[in-house]
Amino acid sequence: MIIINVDVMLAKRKMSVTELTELVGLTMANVSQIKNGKVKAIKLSTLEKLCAALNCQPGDILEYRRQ
Amino acid sequence: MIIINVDVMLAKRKMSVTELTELVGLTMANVSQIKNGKVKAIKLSTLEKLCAALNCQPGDILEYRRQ
DNA sequence: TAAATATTTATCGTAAAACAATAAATTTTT
DNA sequence: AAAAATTTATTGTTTTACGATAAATATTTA
Repeated sequence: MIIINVDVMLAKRKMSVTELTELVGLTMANVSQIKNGKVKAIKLSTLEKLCAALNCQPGDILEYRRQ
Repeated sequence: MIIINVDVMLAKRKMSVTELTELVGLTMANVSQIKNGKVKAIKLSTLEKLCAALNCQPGDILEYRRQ
């Protein structure tokens, strides 16, 4: 399974969902769903915005775990 | 921008596109497009299959580069 | 270098899913 | 308890993956 670790990065950056939302320019509902792994796909443009806002790499946000 | 490094992983694993296609169970046309960065989004289920087939992490496949 | 094989590109159609807008529910903070 | 933040839910629109297929191109092999 693929795990989304946006929450981990938010904690590291001491950033709120509201703040992240402003930076990426999506609706808060949307950001919340991504953060909580409620999406089945992700646009690369969105991943790019997340990486830019959180100053990190896709690998910091996405994780693969067997089983 | 987000760069897709499936080609790098294929080289590391000495694996062909045909072989990868069989492992992930998508059409070859599709795998080829992903490999060559011709997609604008990716399903997490597909990313998962790629990671499993290439025995790697999302971070090995996806890379964020500024500008 | 000709043939075979592998890969890429293109087109069309369908299904999946992001995302916006909005509102309500829930949780957290003050 | 009130305010603020976050999550969840609903509906509609738009985007895009992905399949099927075929053609074009590139690569490998005999």
